[in-house]
Amino acid sequence: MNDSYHGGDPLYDLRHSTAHLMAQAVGELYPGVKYAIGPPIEDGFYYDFELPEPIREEDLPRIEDKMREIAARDLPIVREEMRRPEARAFEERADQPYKVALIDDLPEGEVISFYRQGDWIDLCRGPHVPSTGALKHYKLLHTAGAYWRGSEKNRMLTRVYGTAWPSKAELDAYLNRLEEAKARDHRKIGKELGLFVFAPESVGSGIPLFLPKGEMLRHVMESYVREVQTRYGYQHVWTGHLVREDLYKRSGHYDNYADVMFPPMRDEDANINYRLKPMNCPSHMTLYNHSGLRSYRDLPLRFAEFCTLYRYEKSGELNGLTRVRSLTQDDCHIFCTEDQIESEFKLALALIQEVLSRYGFQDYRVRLSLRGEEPGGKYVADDEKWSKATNALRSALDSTGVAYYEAAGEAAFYGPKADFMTNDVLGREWQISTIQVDFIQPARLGCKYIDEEGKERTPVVLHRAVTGTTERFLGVLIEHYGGDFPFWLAPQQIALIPIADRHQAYANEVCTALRAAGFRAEVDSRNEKMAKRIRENELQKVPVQLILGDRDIENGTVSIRRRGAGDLGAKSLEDAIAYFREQAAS
RNA sequence: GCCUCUGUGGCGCAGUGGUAGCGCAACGGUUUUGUAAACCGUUGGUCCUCGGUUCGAAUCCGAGCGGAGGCCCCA
Repeated sequence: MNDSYHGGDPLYDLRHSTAHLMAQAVGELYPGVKYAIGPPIEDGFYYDFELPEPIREEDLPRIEDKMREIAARDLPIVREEMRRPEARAFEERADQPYKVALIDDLPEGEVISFYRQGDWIDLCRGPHVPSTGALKHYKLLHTAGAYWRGSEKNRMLTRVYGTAWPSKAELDAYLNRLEEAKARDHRKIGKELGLFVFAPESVGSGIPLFLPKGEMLRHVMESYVREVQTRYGYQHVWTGHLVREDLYKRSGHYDNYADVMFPPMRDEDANINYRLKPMNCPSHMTLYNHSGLRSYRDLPLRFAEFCTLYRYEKSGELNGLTRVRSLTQDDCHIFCTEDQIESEFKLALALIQEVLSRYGFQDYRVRLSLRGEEPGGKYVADDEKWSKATNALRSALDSTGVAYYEAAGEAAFYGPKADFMTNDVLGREWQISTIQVDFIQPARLGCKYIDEEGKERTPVVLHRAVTGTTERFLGVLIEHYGGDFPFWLAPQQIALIPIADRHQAYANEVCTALRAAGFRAEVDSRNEKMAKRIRENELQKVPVQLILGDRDIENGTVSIRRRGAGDLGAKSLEDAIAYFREQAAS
C-alpha cells in the first residue's frame, strides 16, 4: 500500500488513524512541526515530518506515551469539508507548506476533506475510525530519513514507522514475527554457519567473500539450475568479465546504465576502453552474431550463463547478500521469432515453477511491468513494438492462468517484463525470477535470422533469470530456511562422530565410502566429548550425524541421527546410503 | 549519495573522564567418552582511524572509514 490508498479496509483505516494519532502527539511534543504525508502501509503506517529538531529512536516511547494520553481523551474523529481556496488558505495560515503543495496537487473539485480530533486537524481523504479511543494496540518501531515526494532533489524529512493491530494478540504476534526475522537475518546466519564474510578491504563491503561452505552452497545451487536448464533445452555459454565499451554504446546501455557501470579501464595503445560487464545481454547477442548465420530452423536458441557481473551501486544501497557490487546472474537470452514468444514464455514459466518449488517456495505472483504513461523518457520509443511485446506477455500470462498485476512505469528501457514475486516462510515478499521481452537490443546490435521465405529478420530476445542472482537468492534462501537447509542443498550433509579415538579409522573408512557415493561428509575428530560434538553439529545445522562406536564396528553399522527427527538407530552402510539418496531426492 | 543510529580481543557482550574485563573460540595439558556444552591452565585488545578538549579520553567534540534501519535506486 502507498499514499494512493483510498480507504475502506478496516485494518488500513485503523493504521491510518493511528498515523494521525502519532502526528497529533508529535505536534504536541514538537511545536512548529510541519506535516507531510502519513499513509497506512503493509503491517503498519508511517508519517513524514519536518521537525525543528530530529526525533531519535529513544524519543519514541515518549511519543507513544503522548499517543496513549490522547487516545484516552477518546476524541471523536470528525470529517470536515472546505472549499479548495479556503482549504489552501487554512493550511497557509497554519504554516503547513507540504499540505499546501498536496492541495495544489489534488484533482479539480470543489470540496476538500479534513479530519479533526480535538483541536488537531489534518488534510485527509479518510476514512478513519470513529474516535481516538478505538486506537489501543500499536507500537512505534523506528525512524528513518525520507525525501519529500520520494525525490532525492527534495528536502529529507523524518519518517516515523509504526505498527497497529486490532488486538493485543495480533500486535504481539507481529512483534514476534519481527524478532524471528531478525534471528533469521542472513548476515547473522552467514557468520554463524561460516558461509561468507564481508571484509573492509572489499570496497565498501559490496563484495562478499565466500568461505568453503558458502561456496559449496553456490556450487550446488548453480549445478542444480544448470541441470534443469540443460533438461529444458538451454545451452550454456561463457563470455567473460571484460567488454569493450563501444558495445554498450551500440546496445543503448551506455546511455541508460552508465551510472551503475564501474569506470572504464583504458588501453592507451589500442585506444580502447573496457568495462567490467554489468549485464550479459550485449555479449550474448555478439556471440549470436558471430557464430554463423542463423535460420528460423535454429530458433529458439537459448544461451545461458552463470557469470559474475559488476555494478557500481551507491554505498547506501548495499545490503548483505541482497544488494552487492559483484553479482552472479543465472542469466539466459532466448533468441526466437515473434510467434515463439508465447511458447517460450510458457517454457520459462514451467522451468521457474519447477525450480521455485524445489526450493520450497510454494506460490508466486507475477508483476507485469509496463512502460509509463509519458512517451519518451528512459524508454526507447517505438510504440508498435512496445504494444506488440506487451500483448505477447499478457497473452502468455492469460493462457497459463498465473495471477498477475500490471505496474506502469516499471519496465526496462528496452521492453516490458514479468517479475516473479514469492513469499518466504515469514510471509515477506521477494522478487526472484524475471522474464523480459526485448524488441530493441537485437535490432540495435544487428541480430538476424533467415525466415522461411529466405528474408532477413530480427529475432526477438527474451531475457530470463530463474533465481535472479546467486548472491541475493542465497540470502533469501538462508532466511527462508533459517540456515536449516534441506539435505540436498546443505553444504555439509553428514557429520561423522567417532565416539573415541579407537573409532577414528572406522569413521574415516565410512566417510570415504560416503564421499564415493557422492555425499558431502566430514569426520569430526576433535578431542571433545561426543555430546559436545553432536551439539555443535546440530548448531551448525548439519542434516545428518553418524555416531560411530564399538557396537557399530562390531556389527558393521552406522548410527544415524537425523536433524529434526533425532536418533534413527543403527543401519548397515548400504541401507544408510539408500536412506541418504532418498533424503537428497526430497 | 542522503537522513538517523552505531563501531571495545576471532565471535557475542560489560565497562560514561583516572591508561580495559566476562563468556565462547583458539592454544597447552588431563580425559577416551553411545545421542545437545568434561576439567585445569595459557595466549590474545595502540577500545575503527586521524585531529581536538582535558592534568588525564574507550568514555566528551569534529572529520574520515566501516556497519545498521530507511529514502532514492535495484537482481
